[in-house]
Amino acid sequence: MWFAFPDWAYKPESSPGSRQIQLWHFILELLQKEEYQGVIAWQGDYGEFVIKDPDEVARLWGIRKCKPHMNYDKLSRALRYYYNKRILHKTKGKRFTYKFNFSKVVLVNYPLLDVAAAATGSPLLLTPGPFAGAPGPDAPPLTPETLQNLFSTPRLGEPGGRTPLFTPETDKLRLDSPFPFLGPGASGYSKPPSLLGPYGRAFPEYPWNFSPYLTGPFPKLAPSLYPPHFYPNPLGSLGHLPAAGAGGGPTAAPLLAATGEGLGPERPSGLAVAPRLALPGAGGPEATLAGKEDSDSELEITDVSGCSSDSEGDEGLPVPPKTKSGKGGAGS
DNA sequence: CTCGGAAAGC
DNA sequence: GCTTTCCGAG
Repeated sequence: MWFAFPDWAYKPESSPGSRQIQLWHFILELLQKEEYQGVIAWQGDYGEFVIKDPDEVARLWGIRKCKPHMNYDKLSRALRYYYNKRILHKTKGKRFTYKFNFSKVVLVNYPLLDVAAAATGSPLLLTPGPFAGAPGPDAPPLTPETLQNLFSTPRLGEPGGRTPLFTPETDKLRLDSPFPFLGPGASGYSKPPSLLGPYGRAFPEYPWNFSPYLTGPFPKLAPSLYPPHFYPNPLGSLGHLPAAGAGGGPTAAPLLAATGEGLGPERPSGLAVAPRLALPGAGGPEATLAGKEDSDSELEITDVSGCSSDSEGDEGLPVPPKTKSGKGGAGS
């Protein structure tokens, strides 16, 4: 059970070439596990997370990368490199707080969406394209609602007062993060077997357990994201999307539009996205989803065995889930 | 703390 | 290409 990103969002490899785990994947992993809530956790807006214990996160990262001298200073530098990549953002004013950009994450992780759509003839393609015609109010390419509807996430009740629907200071930012996760969501997402047939074959090389969400909403999402005619060869071109600053070329920006960020100067404005996101508390009771067999693949974050025997005097204690409760904020 | 340039490593 | 390391500036 994750609180935010659905399983598939934490994809295996992001770029061809570098197979090593990337920092943001790692962060996502940590965020995914409740054991680390004392160290890092979702907080605030969609995709926003706070590093409660920078030293610990750095240590864990260091373990993962076999970099005993890792520290928050260095880790944060790496994080800062994500700003330009649009993967991450800094939440200014809040210490140790950053925000993920879901659209980027999905795009980076699922370039094959396209293939699936194309291969199957995309029977579900409903939207001709945001550019072809005016996006009718009833057929938006991709709105927060759509996403939220597509990827429902069970379990949200966070006792400690959780995610406010909006923050006073950044209320305008609401639009920029259409995170499907956290959505109270359509409770009925079990998995339409009928859809499995045609698409099942599309992902033969995915060893990781595929979540049910994909089978259903998946094909639906694909066409709106990037219609086949936009990307004849999706695999190659999806690496860097228009988001990065495409000067030319028709950009498939439905997703981006939905995520209208305060960063991009280029925004198709063709789509007016309704800023309403159903949040915990706002959307409603949803359904705790009956599925409880969410045995996720285990991530041995504490696995240091792969590192070289050399330990530069830094022994470590891989055991992260420390029952620390006293550490509130690093006072400074 | 946070931001990025620069250089080096993988 | 993605960090890691070092570091001066705000």
